[in-house]
Amino acid sequence: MSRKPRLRSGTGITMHDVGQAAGVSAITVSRALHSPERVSPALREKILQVVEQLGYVPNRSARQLASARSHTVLVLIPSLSNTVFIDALAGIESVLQPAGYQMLIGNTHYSDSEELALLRAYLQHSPDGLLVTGLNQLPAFRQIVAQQALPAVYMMDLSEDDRPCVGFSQEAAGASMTRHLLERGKRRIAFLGAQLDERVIKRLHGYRLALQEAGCHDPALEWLNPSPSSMQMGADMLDALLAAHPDCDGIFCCNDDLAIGAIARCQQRGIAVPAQLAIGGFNDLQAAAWTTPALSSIATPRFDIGVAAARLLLQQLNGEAMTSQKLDLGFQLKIRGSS
Amino acid sequence: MSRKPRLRSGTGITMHDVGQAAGVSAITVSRALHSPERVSPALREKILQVVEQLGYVPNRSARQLASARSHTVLVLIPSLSNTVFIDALAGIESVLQPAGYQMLIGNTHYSDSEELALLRAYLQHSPDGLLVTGLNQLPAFRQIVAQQALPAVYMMDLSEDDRPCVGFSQEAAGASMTRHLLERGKRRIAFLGAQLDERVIKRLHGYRLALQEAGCHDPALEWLNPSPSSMQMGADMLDALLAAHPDCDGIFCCNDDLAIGAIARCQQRGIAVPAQLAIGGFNDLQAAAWTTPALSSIATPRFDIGVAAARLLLQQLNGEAMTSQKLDLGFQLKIRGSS
DNA sequence: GCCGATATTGTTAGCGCTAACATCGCGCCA
DNA sequence: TGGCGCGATGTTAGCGCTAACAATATCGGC
Repeated sequence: MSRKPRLRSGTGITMHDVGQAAGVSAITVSRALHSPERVSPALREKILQVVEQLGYVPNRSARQLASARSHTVLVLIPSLSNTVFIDALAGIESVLQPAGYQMLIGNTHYSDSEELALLRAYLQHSPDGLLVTGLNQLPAFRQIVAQQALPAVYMMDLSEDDRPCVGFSQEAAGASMTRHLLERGKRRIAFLGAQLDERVIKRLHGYRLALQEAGCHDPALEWLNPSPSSMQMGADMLDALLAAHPDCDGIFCCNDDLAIGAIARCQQRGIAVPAQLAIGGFNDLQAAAWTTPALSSIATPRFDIGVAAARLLLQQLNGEAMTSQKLDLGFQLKIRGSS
Repeated sequence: MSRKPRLRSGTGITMHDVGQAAGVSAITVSRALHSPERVSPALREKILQVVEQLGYVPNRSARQLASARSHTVLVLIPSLSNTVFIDALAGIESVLQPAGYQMLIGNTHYSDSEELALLRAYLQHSPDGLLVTGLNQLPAFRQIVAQQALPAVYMMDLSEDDRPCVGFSQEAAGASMTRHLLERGKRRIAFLGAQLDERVIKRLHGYRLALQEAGCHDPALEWLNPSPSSMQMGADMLDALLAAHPDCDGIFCCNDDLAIGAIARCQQRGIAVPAQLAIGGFNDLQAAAWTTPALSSIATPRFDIGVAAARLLLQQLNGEAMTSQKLDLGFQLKIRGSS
């Protein structure tokens, strides 16, 4: 029985080694580490000491393989470069970390198919649960989630079916900003949209709704660009919009990036904000408060959404009844100088 | 031999099942999936078809346990909310993903001890390699890395020892911006620093060096605050600085966040930038180009650093000779309206 | 002092996969 | 035609851990 020892990472010290050094069996070490109440206090103490002394590092793969629970949660977000999702991530981390769960972060790059591919790939880690951004996953995605009975919580929006979710009404938020601009006396209000993910589209719906109510909806004022948004794009869209519709007196930008670019361009062109042109953004990023004039925006509870979604997931994982299937965390209209 | 079947996540379909369905042994399935050249084309095709058909998902834990390689890389960054590190992350992802490696992301919150704790925790996943931000890890951290012979690449700075690293000279970059302000005729140049991690301190050293060369270094103009930086802090620090030193004619902010807050406050207070007060930032975030006036900054190759660091690590993992132990990717002074 | 309940520790087997070695069959060359 | 080499596939064993069951030790009550 003389096999070549394999090269392997890790200390090479196993639970068995710890047991021997402490004069007990491996399973007792396992219990001392994971269910301390099942080992006598003196022995537990001794085992922990040996663990420390030998620098023992448990092997998660082996544990996972033997026990079925992975203590791992897969988090899928559309982008790493959008602060919105990073904030949510921070909220999630603040709940999962203390609970002993580790996050696997998947960046879908706003792509349905990549989202599906990531799910497939990360399934190899057999995550115990799933936190997903948005509600519009591909059928194959939903099928896998259903088939594997993967506990999942959906973030950033409110579902109309029975999927557990935490978010706010993107549509209502879009309508809210639009109504605010209407209240400021603006009638020719444009919509600048980029990226055009499901959330942007819902904000657009809210915008339309509010303008239709007020009887001044004009489809020609909807400017949509599926490319990723940027401040440069905001500036460019502003130029194009004003060239085509000089009578435009208000703009609702689907996010703050666009709005910051637009407001800077106004500054450069000497366009009076808000007198001549009122501008509203979305998300209330840090920078929104520091433009000239400061940008009105919709503050969204990203961090809290992350926290609540993670909590909801943990409840499912622990087999507890969920306190609530759907959590509407609302939003807040921040009125500043730009409107 | 009638044991209760265990509850477990995953499809429950194993490599063995796939093998049976395809009329081969499990190991052949394994080879068809991971080293296709060792299986005849026809058979491989058939196996892949069965895999697809059964919806087989390989179990990574089992693979890891049996094979020693985890195909996982641990990435440690100080913060998720700082775009700088997110950009690096994107670069890393763009290399690791296609190479079949998965990233484990650890957020150290700028804390040495948390960094060490994360290393310990993620060691349970037996990562094949390590990508770390900065060079100043705790001794215990270095000891673990050495002891486990963990391949590691350090990012964002240049080491003076033999650790492989990819970055640029923070000190030279700090000096570069300072010299630029000197060239603009400024003599009373302040330094605004927040967070005070190792990189900020090195920029500060560069600033001092440049001012000492020019014979106009005044320690009273160094304003340091260990709290996390923000635009608000930049504005506040500007107020405090000018209250104490009205003769100050230039400011080097250790990052763009501070600079954006400072420049906005100047705008509010009617301070002429750059005539009365020149302002320089660091990192060249997107927003830097959209302040009024636009912010001069040091553009740093974050994405490329991530790419290069990941490549270097892969070379180590594959046992290849590293093309280079130390990679200086430089930086670029972006001169805009604020100076 | 004996019985059973309870607390504590051990034994056995197996999670799903792959390294290492074994085997088989086929083609090629002398 | 025989033997050799090589490519393709199979067999065996075990990675490190834990669920389930087994075996003790301990203790109180009668």
